[in-house]
Amino acid sequence: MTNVSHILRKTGHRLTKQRQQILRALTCRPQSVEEIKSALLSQRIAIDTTTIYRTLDCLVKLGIVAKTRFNEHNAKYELLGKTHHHHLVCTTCSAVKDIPLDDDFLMKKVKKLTNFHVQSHTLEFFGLCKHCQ
Amino acid sequence: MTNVSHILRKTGHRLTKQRQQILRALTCRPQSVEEIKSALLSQRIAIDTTTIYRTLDCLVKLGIVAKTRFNEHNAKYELLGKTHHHHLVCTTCSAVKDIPLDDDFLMKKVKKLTNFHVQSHTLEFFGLCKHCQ
DNA sequence: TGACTTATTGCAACTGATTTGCAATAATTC
DNA sequence: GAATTATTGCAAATCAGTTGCAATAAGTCA
Ligand SMILES: [Mn+2]
Ligand SMILES: [Mn+2]
Ligand SMILES: [Zn+2]
Ligand SMILES: [Zn+2]
Repeated sequence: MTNVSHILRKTGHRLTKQRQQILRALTCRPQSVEEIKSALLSQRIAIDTTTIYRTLDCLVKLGIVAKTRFNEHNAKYELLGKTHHHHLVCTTCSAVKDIPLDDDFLMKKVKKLTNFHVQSHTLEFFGLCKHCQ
Repeated sequence: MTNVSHILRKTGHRLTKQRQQILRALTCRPQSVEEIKSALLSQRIAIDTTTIYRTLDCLVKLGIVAKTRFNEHNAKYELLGKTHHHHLVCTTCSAVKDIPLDDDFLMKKVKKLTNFHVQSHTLEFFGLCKHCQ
């Protein structure tokens, strides 16, 4: 957190009340803008949707947050935690579960097979969660 | 192609002129609805956007087409070819390249680690293509 | 072939997600 | 505290995708 505020300052951004609160609302689980907004509202913190979008865009650019689209119409955002991980997305109830997977294997293979310079990747599994199957 | 028309008929769908042409426009490379529409237009085939959406939805449900979202605002659709593969997406020029990768390894690991019933997955690599690095 | 049934099309209107413009506000700098 | 300027909130705009509906055409069957 203090780390994040440092990054913000260093890049000429300001650590506003809103940004602090949005950062606090972020989790390692992907959330939509509306989910973040109502999570904040339930704590009586009202922040405009536009501000949430702009803050998230900013955090994505700084590499603090990841933006992902599971095959839904809206994007989801999650705090980039320490450990790299992937997701299990339930096609029935939309629940998302983190799953750590060692994918060095694949990354090396891509590097060997192509001349593409990989910067990041996403790996999502779609199916039925324990509850829905 | 004849195979596809068979699937359509068998499921109570009709093989319209529009569907045939949309199917012809589909490639193994993911394309947006607008891209499909202008590809058709360049052959003087004018099909309404709504029709393209509805046709693609239908083909996705029948397992003939895959819908994917790279971190863009719009979805992309590609014909499900014979071989399972993944994508290299250039973050500069947006070019998409297919890459075949054996991921049985990962699938088995997920099955072993969780009680999630995996139906499908997407694996996308983002970075710089040969031309853009 | 020709009538019949009903899936599909095209167009217009609509919804939901995200973006943009701008004046008011507040975080940093000095 | 005053000055500078990034950020906010609100309204309006844009963009992707969906829905309703009357007109059309694909498939069926006599
Ligand atoms: Mn996660
Ligand atoms: Mn492909
Ligand atoms: Zn579920
Ligand atoms: Zn490129």
